[in-house]
Amino acid sequence: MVTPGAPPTDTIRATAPRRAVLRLIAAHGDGHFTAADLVADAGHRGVHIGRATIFRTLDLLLEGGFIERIDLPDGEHAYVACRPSHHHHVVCTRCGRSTDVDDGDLRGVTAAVERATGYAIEGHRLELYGRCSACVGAVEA
Amino acid sequence: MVTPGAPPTDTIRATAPRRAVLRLIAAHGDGHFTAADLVADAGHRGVHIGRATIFRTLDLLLEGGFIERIDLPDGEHAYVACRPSHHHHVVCTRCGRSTDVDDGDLRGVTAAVERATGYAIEGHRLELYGRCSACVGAVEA
DNA sequence: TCGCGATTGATACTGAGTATCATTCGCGCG
DNA sequence: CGCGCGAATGATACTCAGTATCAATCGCGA
Repeated sequence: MVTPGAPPTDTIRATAPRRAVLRLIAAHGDGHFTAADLVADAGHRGVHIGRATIFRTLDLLLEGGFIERIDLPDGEHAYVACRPSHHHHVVCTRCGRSTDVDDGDLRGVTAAVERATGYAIEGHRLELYGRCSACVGAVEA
Repeated sequence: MVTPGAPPTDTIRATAPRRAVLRLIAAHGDGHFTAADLVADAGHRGVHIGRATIFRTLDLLLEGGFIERIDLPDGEHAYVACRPSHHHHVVCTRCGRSTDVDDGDLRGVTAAVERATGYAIEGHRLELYGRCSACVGAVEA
């Protein structure tokens, strides 16, 4: 899952392409986006960035915790910009906006599961889907 | 995400290839498997089934709730046989075994999130990763 | 300013999943 | 029990995400 091109990276440079990717990501605000979205965005804006570079930058940001990969209900892989600490996402099924939320009571849930199954839970992934406050009353197109 | 070949399906037939796929899935026991795994299994067993048929059968079972798609930590898509009701999975990071668990206190977590974010939660996806009772003490190879 | 090593992007490739379509098969009906 | 029709199959081709390669380029510290 690691895009090559920067094996035993020692220093990380601030390059123009990387800044461009950051800008593209910022343009998505709270919404989620896929690698393909960024490639398309770059095209539409006339910004010339190689596909590989976009993937590499994404990996870099992922590693640094500046973005996180989320799995949409249909199995698609998307990303959202977020703070670099453990948390989860609520993503709006209508507008795509996503908001960070923290573990909350999840600890209790995993504890119950450990007790019930005998597994030693080491990690988890929680994705919540729903309508954000702005889309709650909206009727589908 | 819907594999074609059976558009406005009226009746579902019990065919030999489908039974073969079921058998392949059963062979995985509690473990998870990918579509590619099944294709490979079929090959190894000398069972001749078309790739497309495997994907189609998988979709069918998915639709019927007999298997469920799970997302491994690395983003891979896998499937596990399971009962057709709402629940989640704990998957062992060592042996791949997976066990069904129910929502438990998750309801409380989502309620808290709704209160905190203003989202109307409609669905969720929860994947738990850890060591199953048999693998808890094991040292990695 | 110089040089080294990180970074880039063009290109090619892999592997998952989907589309197409002529052929075959399951199965309910007469 | 044999027919016929529509479901199902599988070979093939294709799309699309993500990865590998590598020569050329650029950032940045000395």
